[in-house]
Amino acid sequence: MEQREYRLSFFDRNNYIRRACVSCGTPFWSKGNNDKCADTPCTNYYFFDMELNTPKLNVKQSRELFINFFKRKGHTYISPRPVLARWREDLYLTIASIVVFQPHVTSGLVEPPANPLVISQPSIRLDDIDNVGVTFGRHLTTFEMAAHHAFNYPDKYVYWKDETVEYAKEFFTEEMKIPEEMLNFKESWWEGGGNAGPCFEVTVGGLELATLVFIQYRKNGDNYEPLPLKIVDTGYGVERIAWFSQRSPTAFHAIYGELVAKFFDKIGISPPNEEILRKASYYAGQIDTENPETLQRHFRMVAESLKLDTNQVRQELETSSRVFQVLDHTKTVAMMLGDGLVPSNTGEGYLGRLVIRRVLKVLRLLRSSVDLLDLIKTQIDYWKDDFPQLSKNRNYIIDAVSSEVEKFEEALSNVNSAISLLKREGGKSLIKIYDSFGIPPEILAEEASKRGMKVEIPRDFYARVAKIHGNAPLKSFQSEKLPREVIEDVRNLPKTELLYYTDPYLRTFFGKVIWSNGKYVVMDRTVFYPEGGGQLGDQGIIMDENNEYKVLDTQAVDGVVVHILESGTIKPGSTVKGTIDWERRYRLMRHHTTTHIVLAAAKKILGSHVWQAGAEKRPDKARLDITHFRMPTTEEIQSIEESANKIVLDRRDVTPLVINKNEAEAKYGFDIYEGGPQLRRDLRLIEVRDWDIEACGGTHVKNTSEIGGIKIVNVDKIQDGIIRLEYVAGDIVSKYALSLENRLNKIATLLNTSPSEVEERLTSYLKRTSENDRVLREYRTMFVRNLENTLRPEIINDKRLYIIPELPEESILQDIMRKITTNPKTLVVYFRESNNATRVEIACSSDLNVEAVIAELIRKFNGRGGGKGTKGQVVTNVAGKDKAIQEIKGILYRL
RNA sequence: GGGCCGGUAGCUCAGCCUGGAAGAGUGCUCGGUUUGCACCCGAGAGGUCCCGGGUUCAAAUCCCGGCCGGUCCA
Repeated sequence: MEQREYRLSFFDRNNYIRRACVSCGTPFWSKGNNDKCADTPCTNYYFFDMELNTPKLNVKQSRELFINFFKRKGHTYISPRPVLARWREDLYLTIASIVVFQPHVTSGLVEPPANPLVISQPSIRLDDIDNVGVTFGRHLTTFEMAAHHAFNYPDKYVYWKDETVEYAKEFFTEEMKIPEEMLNFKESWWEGGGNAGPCFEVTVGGLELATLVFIQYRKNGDNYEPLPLKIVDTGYGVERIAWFSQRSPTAFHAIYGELVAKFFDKIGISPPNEEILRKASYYAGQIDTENPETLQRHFRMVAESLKLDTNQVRQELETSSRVFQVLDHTKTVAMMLGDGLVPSNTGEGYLGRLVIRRVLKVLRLLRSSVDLLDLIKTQIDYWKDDFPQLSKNRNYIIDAVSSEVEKFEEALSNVNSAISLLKREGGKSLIKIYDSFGIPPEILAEEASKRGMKVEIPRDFYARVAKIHGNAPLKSFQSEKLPREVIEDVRNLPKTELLYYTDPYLRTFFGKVIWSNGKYVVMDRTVFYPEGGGQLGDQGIIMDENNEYKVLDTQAVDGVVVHILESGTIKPGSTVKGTIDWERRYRLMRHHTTTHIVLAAAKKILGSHVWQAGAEKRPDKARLDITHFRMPTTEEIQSIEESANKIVLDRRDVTPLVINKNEAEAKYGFDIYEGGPQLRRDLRLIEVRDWDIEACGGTHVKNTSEIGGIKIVNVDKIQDGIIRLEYVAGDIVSKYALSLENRLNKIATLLNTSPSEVEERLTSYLKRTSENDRVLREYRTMFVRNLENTLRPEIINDKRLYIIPELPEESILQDIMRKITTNPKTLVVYFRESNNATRVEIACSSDLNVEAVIAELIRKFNGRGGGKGTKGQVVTNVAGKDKAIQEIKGILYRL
């Protein structure tokens, strides 16, 4: 990119010089005499050797130092968001502070909650999960990104590159007491989410402490178009600041403090030699995790510099890095679950399961008997002041983890069959075993070696697995129900006046047709509610001067409501009267409000991790899919139903309110997005007084009492981690009861009794049936024995031929044939004749072979058939039973 | 969302590749052995081979569709 992007007056004013790193060639700005960019792998972590007056800071102090500094510089502090990016259509996890403002603020649609602002956003990135621990702190799955952001609009300038770099200089020199000569501003380029811009990486002593990004382009193919909104997007690594300030042996010591020793103790590993660790960290920048060679070289470098045995060093470092991995992953798990992630086999839930399984794997490889729950609890206690959601959801976190531990152990119970597969198919089946059983290759290799097998794990194993799966799509989008050309046409029409918001009880209206295309009609105003938020579109009728048209469905495109007629068309310009099917709509309204009530009830009974994963409101029934890690018990379902009905009986007001997005989030939190992310400046919220509030565009009753009553009619686990509740409300409850009553009556009639005596009658029927079964069994046995004793063979040339008479049921045929053919030199046949085809079943004793007989019959009678060993059959439409018997006798004679 | 694996006796599973009479272990019932228990020995009961369709003389087995469970991928 162009050099002028990076040539700041700040650098000129302060005598910074631009150099190219002698190692990697990257240009960087500094006041000192560095000839390298001071970043790994060009240098080691020489900050360990630096003489500094930096106060020792833990994570909390680092965060506060940063926030307070920027508050003093006129920035407003913003509370962090959950680590689950529920406001994003395209992301599961919050991977950076800028994610908080995408896409609503970055696109210019909504103003930022403050400008400029400062935040410390807990983030989770799983891309480098394999490297965690191995690099002694360079890679973490969970970290805090401290950031200050400024949003520069064409008509409102806040600050830009010079100020941003100056803030960095001031923070590092004055707050962290780092000599200015040590600072290096490395020129770089950032791209993400369709945006791009130049950036500076601030490196000190080998460690990158911050990245200062200036988002100024929209990336369009290979073109970079300037953005009207220019954003200062910084990211300071809170954990790195803490590490830098403490110069502790590894980043984990700085982050987790006393937990490091505790974890080594609980896991049952003796703590490593600090000197070795410190050296390991010092050289860790040289580890290229893509290249295992560098890892071995790293062990050698550490060993040589301390004059120790390489194998001993390797052993110690490998074990330690696994413990660090456990430290990191257990925090990540707590953070994810604390914000409501429900582990499952798809979507965001899988990301949680992935991390949990990684820890369990590592603990197993460490041969530790520690309880994962114990480690998680320790993390919760350690972080509870920084992240109150951890203690608030402590019980859920523990329940969900223990359920995951069970599932993993269940998966591991398949090792035996996995190993037999391994024996059959060899090492190449490792991927298949991981893919289909979930048994990690490391564990399988260990189990195999216990049984004396040696298994080689390819070093790029997980990369290969990822490769064969390709890229999975992110969150999915809904498909449209209108033809494409209608959508295109209608998109630019003026937005329809939505009368159902003015008054949801309005049933008729007069409007003017402004557009139509066959059965698709748009008016200037309407009371017809278009499908949205899981609520079906309205039906009804539209009348012009001469005709009446039935409306089958209503859809919307960008605020333009499209009515879909059964047939006919209405000319633009006509004035029409529209009437909705009120009974249907009122049922939809009751079911919609019910859905909000049931969701809140489920959250209260099952836990705040419960999140809406989908919903559909139809006139006859409604359903709600919620995230939960196990099938709710009957008692839990009853409690949900009971508390939902209490809200109905309590006559609570249901009120819509339109409110600015930032204000809504600040006031009500992110639970308002249960129904999905909302990309608009002002949100419409529906509040059920003192019970539930969420963003919703649906039509609702004014008071819960209108619902009348709620009955949950079905509960289903539709996939791992997702429970579907189906329920009915209002008059449908009575219809539901009626249909149950009808079914009961029908059953009673079938049982020839009254509904009140169905149970007794059924019990006696079942008893009688099992008695009949027993008797029938005995008669069968008697029949078979009897037949066996009375049936006489025809002796043909020292062989015996039995012809079984027609049987009342063929299930005993096998039994009879089996018994008779236990005698030597025996052939048994059974005939079945049907529409001019004769079918003969043939069995023989093991000293004969049935195949020759069958072959001859086929040849003689142009039949079809076959058999093997002592059993077979032939079908022919040439000969009947008698001719066939003659032929068989002949064959036996010749045999 | 997609890929892969699985569904057979109450339970754990074999059989499926290569179509030809539904199997083992365990549990259950009865009997024997034993002072009794465990063990051991013998006998017996127990099956919608997940469902539907197709191919075939013949399907647990092959093909197609579906349901359910598991698992992996971002």
